[in-house]
Amino acid sequence: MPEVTTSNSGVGPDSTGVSDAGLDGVHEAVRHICPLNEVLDRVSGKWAIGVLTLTGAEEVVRFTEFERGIPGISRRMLTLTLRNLERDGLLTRTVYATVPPRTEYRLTEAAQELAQTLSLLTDWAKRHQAHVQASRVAYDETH
Amino acid sequence: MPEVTTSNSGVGPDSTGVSDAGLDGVHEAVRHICPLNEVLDRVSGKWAIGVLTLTGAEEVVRFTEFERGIPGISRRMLTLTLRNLERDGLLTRTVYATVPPRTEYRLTEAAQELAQTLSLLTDWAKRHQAHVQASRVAYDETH
DNA sequence: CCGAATCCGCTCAGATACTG
DNA sequence: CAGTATCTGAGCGGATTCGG
Repeated sequence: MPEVTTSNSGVGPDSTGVSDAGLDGVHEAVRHICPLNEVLDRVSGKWAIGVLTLTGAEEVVRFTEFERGIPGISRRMLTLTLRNLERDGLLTRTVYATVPPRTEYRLTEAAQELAQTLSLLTDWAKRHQAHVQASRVAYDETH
Repeated sequence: MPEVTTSNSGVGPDSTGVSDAGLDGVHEAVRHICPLNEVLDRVSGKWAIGVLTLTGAEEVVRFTEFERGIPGISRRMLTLTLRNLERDGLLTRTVYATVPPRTEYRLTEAAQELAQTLSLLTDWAKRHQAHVQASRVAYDETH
């Protein structure tokens, strides 16, 4: 299991004594981002969201269906993504020892909730897509 | 501007003729993930969420406050993250030509909405943290 | 105080080839 | 059909140094 090691967040508790006191509000706020990073660590990586979204829409998905449904993904990346999601308890993998073999993936309950939350992010993206686009153009012109 | 180029999503329209027909449902579902990837592309990168969360809690934040508030971040990465967020129209940067200099960052309206949505993800993470943790341990033991 | 510039290691992710 | 294995380039991100 050499790759896609889900990176060790970094914003973890490896703090550097922020005990100057007086910024308790700040410290309190930062503590909230730790679990968030855990989420994004496992949702990041260019393909995980595609897998989650696709599975959320199809209920049960086979390996080949992912390959066709997610344009541009390689066999390797699909496998890696699938394994990580399975490892994190977001996807269940069922192998049928038939000929030819058949493997089915489906979301766990936890992942179904996640998928719904992710859809809210999609909504945000759709609403502000133009704004972001315009901001970039403007920024790139002036810098 | 050589780094943190916000990566070109990859799940873009560079499709490979998925015109087999019959899987319109799938194709329809995948089209929804494109904007989502745009969001995550700019929110990913290990530090962006920390910046957004911190700024959301503090209203207005100075450069040095970020450094102290986000344990482990380097000057370089902070600057890069800040610039990207500014470029995407999520952060405003106000420089006061005083001595010593003073720079203030605050969220745009769009970013404030995003921050709220991200907090929902945090909630999810908190609720399922234990489950994910347990799943990993179990997975690592059997593989 | 707020950065910019350079050097460099590490991981991610693509291409390719092989297996049960 | 559903993977695994190996090689490789590209870019992220850390440490350090210099400037306004």
